[in-house]
Amino acid sequence: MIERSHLSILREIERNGSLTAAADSLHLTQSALTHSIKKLEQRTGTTLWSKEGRAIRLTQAGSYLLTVANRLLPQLEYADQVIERFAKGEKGAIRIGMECHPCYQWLLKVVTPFIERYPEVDLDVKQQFQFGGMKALLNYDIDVLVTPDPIHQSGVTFTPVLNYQQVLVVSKQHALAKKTQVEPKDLVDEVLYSYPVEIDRLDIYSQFLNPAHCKPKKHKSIEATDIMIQLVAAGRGVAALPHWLVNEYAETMAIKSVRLGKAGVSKSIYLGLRDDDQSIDYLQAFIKQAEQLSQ
Amino acid sequence: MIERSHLSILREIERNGSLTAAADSLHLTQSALTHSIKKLEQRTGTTLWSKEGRAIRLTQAGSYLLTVANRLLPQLEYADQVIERFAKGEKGAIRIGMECHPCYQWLLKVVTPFIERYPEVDLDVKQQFQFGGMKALLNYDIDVLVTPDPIHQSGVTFTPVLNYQQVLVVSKQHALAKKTQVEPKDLVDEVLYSYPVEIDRLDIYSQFLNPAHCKPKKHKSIEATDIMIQLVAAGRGVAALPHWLVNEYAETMAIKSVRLGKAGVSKSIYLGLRDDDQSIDYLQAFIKQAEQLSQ
DNA sequence: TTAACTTATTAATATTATTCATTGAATACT
DNA sequence: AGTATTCAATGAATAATATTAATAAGTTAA
Repeated sequence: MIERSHLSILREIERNGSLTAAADSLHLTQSALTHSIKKLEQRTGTTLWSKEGRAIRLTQAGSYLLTVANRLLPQLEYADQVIERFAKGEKGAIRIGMECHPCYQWLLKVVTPFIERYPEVDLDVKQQFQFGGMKALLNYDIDVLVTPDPIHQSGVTFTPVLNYQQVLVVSKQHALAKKTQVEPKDLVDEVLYSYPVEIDRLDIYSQFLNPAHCKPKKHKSIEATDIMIQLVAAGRGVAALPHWLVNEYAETMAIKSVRLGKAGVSKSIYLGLRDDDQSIDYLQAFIKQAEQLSQ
Repeated sequence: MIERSHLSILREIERNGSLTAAADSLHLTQSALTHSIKKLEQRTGTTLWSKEGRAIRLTQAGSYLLTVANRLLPQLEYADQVIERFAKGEKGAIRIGMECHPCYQWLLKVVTPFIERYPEVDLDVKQQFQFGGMKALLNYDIDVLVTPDPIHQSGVTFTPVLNYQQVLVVSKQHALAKKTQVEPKDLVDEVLYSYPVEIDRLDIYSQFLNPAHCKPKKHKSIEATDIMIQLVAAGRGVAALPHWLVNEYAETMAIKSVRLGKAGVSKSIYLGLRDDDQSIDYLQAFIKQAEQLSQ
C-alpha cells in the first residue's frame, strides 16, 4: 500500500538530491527516511533506488512512483487547503429556502454584500418544497429557511431579521386611496390579489379579515409581484404586501399604500437555522448581514 | 494532512452506510474507525459527518473529501498494482544499445518472441553513443549493450550469445568467388566496404589484413547493409560480414561468401549487463532468449 | 417496554514511526 | 597518501500512534 508519506519521500529525495537533505526538508532524521524506504522496498518487493557509492538514483519502478507522486501530491495538498478553508468557515454552500414570496427582492439586498465578503461560499435559492420549508430544513435539503411563519421546534432556531407593516396596495384612482387606513368591511366589494399559498398563511385573512368575519368579493392568486402590482395599478383589484415592497414600486407605478386597520398589521421575517449549523461562520455572517439590513 | 487511510474511511462509510459496516470491510473494529474519524476531525478542525441518532450524514466538507477520495483512491490502487508488476519482474523497460552494425537483423529475431512473453516490458534500441557503448551502459543510458568487443570491467558482465564466422562477400562474377578461401594478399587490389567505425574495431583488419601487413586498394564506409550488398553484387567491391547475414541475402542477390584464410575469422556477439540488474527477471529472460536463438 | 443495533468512550495493548549513537563507505581536501 | 567530511545503513531504545477489548449510552423497531 503506497501511502502519502512514501510519495512525499520520493518527491523530496528527488528535489533535494540526497536522503539527508530530503530528511531535513521533511523535518525528519536521515535515519527515519532510511528506515521508511527500506520498509517500503521490503513490503513491495521492489528496489526503488539503486545506491551506488553515496549517490542515489531511481530505478524504473522508482521513476514510475515519482510520476505518481508528482501527480497526486499536489491534489492532496490542495485538498488540505480546501479543508482548512472549510474549517475557517470561509468555504461552504448556503441553500436558502424561501417561504415568503415577496422576500426575494429583499433577499437580493442581503446576498449582494454577503457574496463579496465570502466569495468562496456558494449560494442557491429554492422556492418550492414538497413537504414544506421546515421539513426541507430538517431534511438538509436547505440550510436556511426564510419565512414569516416560524414553527418553533427542537433542532431549529429562528432569528427575526426584518419587521415591517403589511399594507393594502390600491390604485391611485381607487376610492380607498384617499384614506389613511382601511377597515375589513372596506374590502367586501374588492377583488383581492395574493400569492398562491394557503389562505391561513395570508395575514390579511388571519390578522385582519377573519377576526372581523369579512371576506373580499373575489380572491385571485398570482405568482409574480410585478404583474400583481400592474393589475392593482390598473384598478383591477387590491393586494396586501409589505410596505417596503410597495415603496419600491410607488415611484414608478400609479399605486398607493394604505394602513390595515387602526394599528396596522405587523409582520416579521425570520431566518431559520439548524442548531447543528449554529457554529458555522458564514451562516452566522449571513444572518448578521440580514439583521443589519433592516436597521 | 489528509492520509490515504482517511480517504478509504470516507469511501467505505459512504459505500456501507454505517461506521460498523465500514469497519468490517476495512478489517478493523468499529472503535478504530471512531477514533480515526475523531482524530481527523480534531486535527482539521472540521466536522466531516453529522451524526443524528445512529444515522450518519456527510457535511459539506465531508462531501468534498469524498469526491477527493473517489478521484484519488483508484489512482493509488492502480499504482499499487503497477508496483506489484514491477516486483514480479513483469513490467519494466529495456533500452538496448547496439555497437554491432549488422546485429540489428539478428536482434529482431530475439525481440519478436520476447515481446510476446513480456508484453509489459518496453523496448527501445539506440545505435549512437556519444562516449561509447560501455559508458552509456555505466551511465544508465542503456540497460543492455550488444557488442562484438566486450570490455571486461567491474560492474558489467558480458554473456556470449552468438558465435559466427566473419566471411568475405563477393559478387558471383568475381574471380574470388570460385575460391573456398581467400588470403590477405588477395585483397590488395580490391575496394573494401565496411560500416563506418574505427578501423581497429574491424576484424578484417585486426585479425586478417594487419597480421599479414596487407591493405586493400581502397576502403569505403557505408551505413546501410542493403546498399553495401547491392554494391558488392554489382562488382563494385567486397565486404566482410557475418556469415549468417550473408546467407540471408544469398538467395536473392548475386553474391557469394568466401572463408577468410584457412581457419576463418571467428567472432562472438556479447550482451553486456550491469551487475546491479542481474536480478531483474525480464533482463535474464532477454539474455536467455538470445542464447537460445543461436543453438 | 425489550431486543437489536449503532456510535462513543476509556484504558490497555500492539504496532509503527522516529530518534540516537554508531559504523562503514565514498568523496573532497591538503 | 592521509585526513576530514559527507552520506547512508544499522540496531537498539524510545516515542508516537493505531488498534483493540470491554463497556456505556444512545436510537430504532417490533
